[in-house]
Amino acid sequence: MNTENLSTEPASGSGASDSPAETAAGGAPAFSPLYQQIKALLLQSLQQAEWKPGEAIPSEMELAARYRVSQGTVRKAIDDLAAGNLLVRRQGRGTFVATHSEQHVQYRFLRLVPDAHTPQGEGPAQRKIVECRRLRASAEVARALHLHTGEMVLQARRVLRFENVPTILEDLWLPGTPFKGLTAERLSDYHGPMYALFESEFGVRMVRAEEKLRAVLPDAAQAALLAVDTATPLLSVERVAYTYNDIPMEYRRGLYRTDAHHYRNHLG
Amino acid sequence: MNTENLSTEPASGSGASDSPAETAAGGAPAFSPLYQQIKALLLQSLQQAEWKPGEAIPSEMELAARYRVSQGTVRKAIDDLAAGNLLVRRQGRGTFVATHSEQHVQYRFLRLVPDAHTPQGEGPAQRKIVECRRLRASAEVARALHLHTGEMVLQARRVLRFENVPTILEDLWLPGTPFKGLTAERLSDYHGPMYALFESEFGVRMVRAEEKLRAVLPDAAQAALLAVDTATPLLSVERVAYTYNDIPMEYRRGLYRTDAHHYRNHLG
DNA sequence: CAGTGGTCTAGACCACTGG
DNA sequence: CAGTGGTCTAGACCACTGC
Repeated sequence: MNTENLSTEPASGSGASDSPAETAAGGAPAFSPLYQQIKALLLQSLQQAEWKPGEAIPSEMELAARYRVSQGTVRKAIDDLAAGNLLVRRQGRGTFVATHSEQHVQYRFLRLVPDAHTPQGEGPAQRKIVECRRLRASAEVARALHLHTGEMVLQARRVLRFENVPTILEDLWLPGTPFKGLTAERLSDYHGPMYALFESEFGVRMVRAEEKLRAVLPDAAQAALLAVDTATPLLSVERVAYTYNDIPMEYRRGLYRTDAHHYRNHLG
Repeated sequence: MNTENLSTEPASGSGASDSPAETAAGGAPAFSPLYQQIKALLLQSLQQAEWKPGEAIPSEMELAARYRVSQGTVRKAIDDLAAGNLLVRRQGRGTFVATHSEQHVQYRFLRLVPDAHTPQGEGPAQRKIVECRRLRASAEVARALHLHTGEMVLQARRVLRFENVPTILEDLWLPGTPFKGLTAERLSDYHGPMYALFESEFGVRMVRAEEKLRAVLPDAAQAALLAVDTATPLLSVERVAYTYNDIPMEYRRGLYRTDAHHYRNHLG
């Protein structure tokens, strides 16, 4: 095959020679398979919103032609992205950009489930924004979001009720710049997952998240919002959510009541 | 190619016709790709300990010859199993049966990590078996282990200390039959992950697990063993661990102190 | 029926490991 | 250097979807 031009730009006079993809330093050769390069190009297109969440990307044959590689190579690149939940393959229909809306699983990142799995699961959550304002990032928030202390962030607090029982209290912080224009009303009025709103209104797609769990006791205000006393142990869930390229876009601190729900996790 | 004999048994007079792999009922055709069948055969060999944990399985070419398929098909089957952490591929060396011993990550299923990631992580845990006896399964334990109430199970309780601080209190139940001969001494004397002991001594390899997390308060006995008071919130981790073919082989209830550690989880 | 992803093959070549 | 897994290709055919 050819190790030539794979960038979106016209070929930069190849002909020269040398093995593919050297690191800048005189270090190891750092061999990079073709399909990884294709994967990076696809990632770039996703990031630049060439294809938007929910839309179909070009067929494997088209992509193979565009990048001048075989279908199998494109296929492997797409397999990788599909494994990471960035793309969704649907036989006979095409390959689609994953989205937080229109997914029959409402909350993709929420692991809290009712203890006794009621027949049809559980009714939808009732959400209520308790607070929403712009302020300057504390050191802790700045660290989580890779900002500088004092940069503008948007903070919101909300309560989620299941079967009319307040179950989750969440404080969340968003970087001010990408979420310019987000208001309490917009958050309150939107029906559907919050991440779907971020996707459609701000072009910010959450791809993965890291959570840190602890058992804690609530302070008086938190206890009141969850209708428990301050001696009730709660599950503290600290989350940083990332977009493409590991850029943090949300810091969230949740308090979960676990008297009728539990956090489900799978170890593989 | 041929859709003939792939079982370990001689071919059952083929010749007839019809599309491959019908469900017993007159339902859907239930098409099963070749690589899935190969995967099932490999799984069977793993289950029957034809290749033991840590050992290499035959090369892709050998397996392709054995099953009369192309290398690519074997490859895809192995890819699947490697994705599920049942096999480990090592370029240039071979493909190995995954194991809980000799893995530089000591506890593969333990998600508790120190808050401030100390430079070299953390020293090894000190383990102490507090209790170990055989008894009849309660309804709860029986349900978790797919046994009948009253069947013999082995119960153990242990405390794990990190940097000499008691941090984890675990109660665990094992089905009596597969773990015949397991004693408190054996558990106490063994150095290394408990699942490695199960593997080498009883041929029971834990493949995956489901956990349910809650925030709880300890009773007096639990609090004493963890050196906290009964008002200290603790993370309750209920785990069922499975061998091949989704057979439950361990039920475990852990209480984690989260004052200096947290449970780390990744959402993808 | 055309178009998409999914499977399977055969063969070439590359990168890595160990003796 | 031989053997292993890893990449890449080209082509055939299959299963599924929608029109």
